Amino acid sequence: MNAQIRLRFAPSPTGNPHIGNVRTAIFAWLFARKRGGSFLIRVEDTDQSRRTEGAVEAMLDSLRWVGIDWDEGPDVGGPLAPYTQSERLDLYRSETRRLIDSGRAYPCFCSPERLADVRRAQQMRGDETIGYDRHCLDMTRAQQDACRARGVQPVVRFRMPDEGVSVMEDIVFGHLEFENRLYDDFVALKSDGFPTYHLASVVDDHHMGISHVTRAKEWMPSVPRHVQLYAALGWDMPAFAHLPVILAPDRSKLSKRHGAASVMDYRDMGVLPEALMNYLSLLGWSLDGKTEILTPEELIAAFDLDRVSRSDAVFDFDKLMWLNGQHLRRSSDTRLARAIDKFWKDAPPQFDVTPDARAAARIAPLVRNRLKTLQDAAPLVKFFFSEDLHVDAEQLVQRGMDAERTTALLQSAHDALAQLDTFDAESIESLLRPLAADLGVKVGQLLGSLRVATTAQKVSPPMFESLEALGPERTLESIRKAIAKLSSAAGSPK
RNA sequence: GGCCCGUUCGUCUAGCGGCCAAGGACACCGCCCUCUCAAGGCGGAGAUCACGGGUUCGAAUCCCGUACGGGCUACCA
Repeated sequence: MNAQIRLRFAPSPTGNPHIGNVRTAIFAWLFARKRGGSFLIRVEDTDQSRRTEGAVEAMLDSLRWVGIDWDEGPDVGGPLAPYTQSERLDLYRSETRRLIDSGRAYPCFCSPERLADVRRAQQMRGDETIGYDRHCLDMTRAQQDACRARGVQPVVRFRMPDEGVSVMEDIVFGHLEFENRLYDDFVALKSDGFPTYHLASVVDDHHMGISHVTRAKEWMPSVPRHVQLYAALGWDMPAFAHLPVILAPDRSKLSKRHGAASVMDYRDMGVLPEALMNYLSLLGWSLDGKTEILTPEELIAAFDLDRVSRSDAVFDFDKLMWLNGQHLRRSSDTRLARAIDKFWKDAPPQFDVTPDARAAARIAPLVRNRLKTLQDAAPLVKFFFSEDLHVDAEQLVQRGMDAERTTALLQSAHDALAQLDTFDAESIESLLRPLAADLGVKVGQLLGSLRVATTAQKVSPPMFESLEALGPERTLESIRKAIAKLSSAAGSPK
């Protein structure tokens, strides 16, 4: 393992695991794995008011499902535990102390109201910069103590330089440069003793030995804050890669109202985890503009942060569906059977007979080319799990046929099929094709009637294979029932 | 308002000064294959590379400006 390479995914547990979050995690994970480094998860729960029950577990479940694993994290621990920021408050406090002692940070007792007033006044005046006015910067020790005595809990602000520029060479965006004077003294430690994102992420990334920071590009404007924080703390900066965002088709931020936005929605839809990972990896990254279908292993081998795109990408549901179909088709029979079995166990389809693993294995080869998602399997093979088919007599009669000829046709097929020694697709085919010719009907007419007779569906997997799956007994019985249905229908007025 | 980022077919993208009168993929259309539905194969339509100036023998590719879109400007991340 390459000890130098360490990446982290740092979700804040504020809601359901969003597709965009997971894409960010995938990029970090792919890069860490590609370079033989470590990947860890750190929970950024520094906003008490936004904590959501169960959000961490949901996040971890989503990551696990999509195929991501981690070497260190809140659930598995690790040498640098804890991996949850709310449990690392002492660390942030002591680093803040260092900042204050070196004159790079100071307590601020301003009330939210005063802050709002200052901002409002700046806006009215049309000031170039809007931000904190350093009201508390030069407070004496005595003044500070007086405030504390009044019960005012201060925040700690980081002192930004008045001049100079903060520079970063971003892996995906290249040279980034910001004027320090445009930035105000931001809050590093909140009055409740929790750090802000800026302080916490810098402190943790350093103490956790993070070599490459990957994060959404909306953090780019905060770069100078982080650059200055690293400098003030006397630390080297990790490499940074800001990532473009995933958008909804209307180019707004992706959310529930655009349909499935959480990873689990796709699982429930019957999307394969490797297909989701593949699709998400292609949003903002490409190998060569030609290769699109990649397994997780291939993604790891091919991925690199320097090929990440700079512009945002619109989520294309249709393409995900297509890609899922590709992965489904490339799965081995056993893999596909297991996926279908699992999917049906989690969400049992409306069948007479409860499908088991054997049955799933039986039908998997029949449906593989007909699936976009695992959901698509059930309607195609409903007949296989039915005890009583509801055959529509009218549908039995194919184009250019009538009830009488159809009856004869089915009877011939039945009798011929009954004579078969080996009831497999190949034998059935070499029996039925000549039979159609002998009977003077098209193969399509014969198979069409047989299809309705044995599946009660107008659309089904290929007949020969379907009959083999059904077996001789069920096949012959269905045909007999269909013939009976046909004669009774003929006897009754329409 | 200020700062920052982005802009190649409807969408995802290739392209990193000449190989591009722009390639691949999804979606769309047509044909072929075919027992239905698919899958697959072949082909088509679809981008004056946001716009305007430069630089250069030569620009989608470099520079400047404009427009449009987005982000940040919180004791949220």
